[in-house]
Amino acid sequence: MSPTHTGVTTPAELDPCGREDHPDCGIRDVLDRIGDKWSVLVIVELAGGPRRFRELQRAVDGISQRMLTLTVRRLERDGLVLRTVYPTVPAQVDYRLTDTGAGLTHLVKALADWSLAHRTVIAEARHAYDETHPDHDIR
Amino acid sequence: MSPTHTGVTTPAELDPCGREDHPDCGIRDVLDRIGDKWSVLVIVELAGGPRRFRELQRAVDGISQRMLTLTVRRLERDGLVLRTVYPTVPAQVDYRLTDTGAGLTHLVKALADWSLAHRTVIAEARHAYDETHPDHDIR
DNA sequence: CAGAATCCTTTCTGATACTG
DNA sequence: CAGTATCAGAAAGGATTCTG
Repeated sequence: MSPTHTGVTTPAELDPCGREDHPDCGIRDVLDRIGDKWSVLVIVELAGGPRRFRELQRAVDGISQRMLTLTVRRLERDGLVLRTVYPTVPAQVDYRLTDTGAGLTHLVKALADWSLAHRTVIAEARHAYDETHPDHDIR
Repeated sequence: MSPTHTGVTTPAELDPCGREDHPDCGIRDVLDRIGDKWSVLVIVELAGGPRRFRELQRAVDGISQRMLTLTVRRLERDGLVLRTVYPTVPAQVDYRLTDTGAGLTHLVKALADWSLAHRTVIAEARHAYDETHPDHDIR
């Protein structure tokens, strides 16, 4: 067949958007939304129920106040999270997933499942690569 | 990506993900892998079959040579993509998904499906938000 | 063709200080 | 409590030049 052919089965002919000119397919939309450093972690936390700002910050380990604000604002803007302000003193705010946002948790779960299922094989691949390419620095 | 190295010396408060209601542990792994600007687009393109370097660059609109190199190297390192060098002159290289990488396309498809299914409702949410918060600049 | 190496600009993040 | 406003460092990405 070919010179250096290895045992890899031919990848399935699946086109995410069903189109031949394979545009963005809208995938970038989702990834721009959940692909950042914190969004998914916030969503996961909110999947456990409504949370207040400080609760979220304590739950999502390592997030700064600024990034939590930004993250939660974007999610709100996209209609994935509902922000409710109670006119108390001091102010009290809670965040919860909208139905749309809750639907996203299924995708997140799928990602987690895949990740866990392939964690070791990927780790091994990395290790093998790093051994084969000692000088090469990818990270 | 994230400087977070999972697995090594796990602090007690960080659950190394054995539980069902705390699925975020492995998610970052996947997102660090496909959450960047180009990886998914490359994967989608490779889902259509093996591609050479230039083919990929032409197919993935807007990607620079540098980023294509980096992207494809990382995918190779993670064992998602197989890189084959043919000893011709000039050099000829092709990339194809490994079985692991091909499995990822299912996730990508799920992402695309979800994205397309919620594209309008999210767009409307954004629009509504921008109208309600004219002064606010999120993105 | 398929990169590697540089340089430079943009974007992202975290730390800090301040407010209703 | 729940933010806003700045600012500086880090990281990502792009453009260009140069090989085997």
